Amino acid sequence: MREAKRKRLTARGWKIGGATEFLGLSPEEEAYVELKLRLADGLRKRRLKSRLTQQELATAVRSSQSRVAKMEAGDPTVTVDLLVRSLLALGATRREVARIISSGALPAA
Amino acid sequence: MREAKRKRLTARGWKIGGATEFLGLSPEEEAYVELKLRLADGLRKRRLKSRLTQQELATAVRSSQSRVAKMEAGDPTVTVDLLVRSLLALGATRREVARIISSGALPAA
DNA sequence: TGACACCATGTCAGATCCGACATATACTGT
DNA sequence: ACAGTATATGTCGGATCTGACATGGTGTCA
Repeated sequence: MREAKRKRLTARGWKIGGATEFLGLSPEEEAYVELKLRLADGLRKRRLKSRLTQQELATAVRSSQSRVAKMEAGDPTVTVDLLVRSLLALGATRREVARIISSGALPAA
Repeated sequence: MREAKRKRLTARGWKIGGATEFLGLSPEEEAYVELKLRLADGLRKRRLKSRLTQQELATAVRSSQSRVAKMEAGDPTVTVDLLVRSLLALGATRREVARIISSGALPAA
């Protein structure tokens, strides 16, 4: 969208500790970043549970290792779309995706 | 991604009746289309509840009437990303988005 | 130390998506 | 029938995203 730098900072570094506080993010931007980070986290968890490397996951979803790394990092160049598609490709159901999104866990650190 | 035509057919016309059956969609493609249609439906419901026109919603989320129409139709040129951002811009919370995704309602018709 | 496996980060060409516009269709009320 | 309002559909230039590649970093094992 507009500001890439800020989102990069937001996504990385502050995922631990409660997400998005003091950078000037509007409420919906905050919610969007949070949602994305949860998907990112969910993807990594699912991959590790399946004992796959990023390279193997990449092959499975027809992407590349570097993009998988970016997905799991919540990189701003990765969309919710791609995260969702990857989770589904890994066998997650629609409802599992929903659970990942609403999970009350992540920000606690 | 790849096939635009098929998804257009899938998204429209067969949303009533249980979603994606006889077109050759892989399970994850099916799940993706379903998820998208639920978000589309959720967006429309939320707009109508607020008694907004597509034009008004478009202005609110800094888009255009035509794109809002496409969003609500689950058009293949609309990403999950955009649907999610629009819902959040309308004031939906992350959890509401999750509920919309997992809602057991839509396909029954 | 070197070799190896895994993950992170930067870059880029090509693919995809977005907002905007034009236009079409549907439904009112007059 | 006409005007007005709301929604649907097609198209397009420019913006954004994606996969691929190169490269750097870290841990492990001999």
